[in-house]
Amino acid sequence: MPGSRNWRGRHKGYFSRWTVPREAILDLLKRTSKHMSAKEIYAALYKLYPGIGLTTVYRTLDLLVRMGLINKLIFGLGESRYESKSGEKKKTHYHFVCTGCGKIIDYDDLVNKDLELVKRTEDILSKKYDFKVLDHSITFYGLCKDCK
Amino acid sequence: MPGSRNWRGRHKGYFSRWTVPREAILDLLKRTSKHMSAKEIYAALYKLYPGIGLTTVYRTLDLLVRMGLINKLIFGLGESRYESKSGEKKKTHYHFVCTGCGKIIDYDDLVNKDLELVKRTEDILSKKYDFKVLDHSITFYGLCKDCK
DNA sequence: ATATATGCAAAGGATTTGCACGGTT
DNA sequence: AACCGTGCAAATCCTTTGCATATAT
Repeated sequence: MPGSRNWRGRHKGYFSRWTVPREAILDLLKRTSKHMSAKEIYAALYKLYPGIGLTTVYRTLDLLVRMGLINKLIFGLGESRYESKSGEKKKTHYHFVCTGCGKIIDYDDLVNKDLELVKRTEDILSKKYDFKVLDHSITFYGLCKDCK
Repeated sequence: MPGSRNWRGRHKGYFSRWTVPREAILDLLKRTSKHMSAKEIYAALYKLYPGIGLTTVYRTLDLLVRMGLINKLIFGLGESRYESKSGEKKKTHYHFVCTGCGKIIDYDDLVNKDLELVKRTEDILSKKYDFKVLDHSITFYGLCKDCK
């Protein structure tokens, strides 16, 4: 597990057993640079663990999201996609989604400036509306060069 | 239709008849300050037009999105929601979504200052990746004061 | 008259849930 | 033994599609 022995203690309350499917799913997401759907994860793992079920994939992804280890990306083009917060793509980044072909492009060019916006907005939201901001999403939609 | 006689000419290509359900749905969205789901729109219109079908609502919403008259909001908590770009809520704004109760709050406090940053981001990214940006989405997730 | 819009019912697709089994602690 | 995690199948929920009818131009 992520960079620490004793990690189970830190995640007490989320689960009681760190099982093979859980390790495999997190590991897969950490190794890939893609944004994978539940079905894609299922298909990839099925080769190694032919006994795995899609339900377990969904339940594990939900667990990992709650544990804060992965992000769930909802682009509105069919299924949700998931990405690890550590490993391959640890840097903060945002997404371009091509509504033509579904392609997703990561970008981190302006993240620092964006983050100012985010931070400022979070402050206002919490002060003015008494909200506890837990997450945010910035996504651009359009057409990639092949779909224009 | 929105602020111009002869609007139909401007929308040639999208439809050939501006019908009662279409007018009613756009009008409803223009008058409300809420973010309505297809079902909610259907329920509201059913009182006036008991013959209306949910399918028509979905198809009309899709049409209005393509025409650029309304926004489709995908927060990942069940159904999509829709808001008019003119009328009640014409100002550019973003959303805070409470993952506890599904409540959505609009905010526009920093929009003018930040719009510039968003625009610059669009410019840079579209040049760098040859991507035609059509839309963007900035959403914050968290817990409202009742759900904290 | 002719093309378009509509409603209904059925289909579709993603995700969740009920339940019994099996492995851990 | 008690509990938790899993897989399967069924159920759900939102949305889309096929098709026959109704309607606008």
